[in-house]
Amino acid sequence: MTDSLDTLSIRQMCDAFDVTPRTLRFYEAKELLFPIRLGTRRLFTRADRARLTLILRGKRFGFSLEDIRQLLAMYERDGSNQAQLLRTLEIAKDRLAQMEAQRAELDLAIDDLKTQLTEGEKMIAAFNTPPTQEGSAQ
Amino acid sequence: MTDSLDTLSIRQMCDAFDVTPRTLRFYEAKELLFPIRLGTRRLFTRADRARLTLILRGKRFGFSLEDIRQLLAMYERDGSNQAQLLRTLEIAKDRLAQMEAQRAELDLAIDDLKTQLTEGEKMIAAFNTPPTQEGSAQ
DNA sequence: AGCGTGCTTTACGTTAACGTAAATGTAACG
DNA sequence: CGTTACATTTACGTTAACGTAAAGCACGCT
Repeated sequence: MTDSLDTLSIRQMCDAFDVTPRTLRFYEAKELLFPIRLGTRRLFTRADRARLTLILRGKRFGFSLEDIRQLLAMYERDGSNQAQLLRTLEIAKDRLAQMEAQRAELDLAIDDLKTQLTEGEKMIAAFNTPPTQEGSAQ
Repeated sequence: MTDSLDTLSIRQMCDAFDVTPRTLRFYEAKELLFPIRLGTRRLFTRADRARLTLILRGKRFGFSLEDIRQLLAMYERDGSNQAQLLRTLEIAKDRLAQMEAQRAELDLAIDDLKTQLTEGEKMIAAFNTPPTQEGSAQ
């Protein structure tokens, strides 16, 4: 029988989510995950998997682990509280604004760098003009 | 007469470039700037100002100070060497590719976050439907 | 002489998210 | 019972770019 009540060992978790054991232990120490302890071993439940999914998603959005911890904690306390949901939406909107600002600055920097590159290639082209004759066609 | 042969004190530099004295000393320690030493005081020359401009520009492009130091060093050694210029262009192109990749991932994350936000607002809307009657129009 | 201002050096502190090494434990296999 | 495989805890190390505190010159003014 599947005596594993739908739990995963640390290695299975690592393979499933492409993270290291150190990362999972770190997240537990930071109170982001709460695996069951079987003796000294960790057993990661479905809830842990759900949390880890949210954690990794949050990281993509640029939230710090501490931010994520607080957001998760809010929902652990009362996932059905509408006020909390609204608060979360606000936080997410703020983060979105930051990401879009970052995108805008990145776009500017990219354009600037492209300009610089063009300048540089002009320099090269100038030096590369072979002094065979005068003008240069072909 | 302007006995300052076109040099700036550390404070004047800070005001001109909006950086702290610590930053300028740090850049000197890292061999990014080479101010003249008048006794123990620093005098920043036109060349230093040019370098600092490049440093700050490089930072916008996401280069590390060490990257910048190497690029500057290349030009200090031989600014007219075409091979060096080509090498620099390669580095810049690589960096541009990285920035564009970063932009792409950022765009994806932004879209995802927007989707999440929409989901969240749906939740709110669902809860907010006042149970006055049955359906709800307007 | 005393004071204020601006500059200096030295050197430890900060932050995030793990990496990595060392020593130990334990369960199952043969 | 010895080995192997996987797990655990503890705790110091890493990286970048400065911040910040402490303590002390050096100059000019009064």
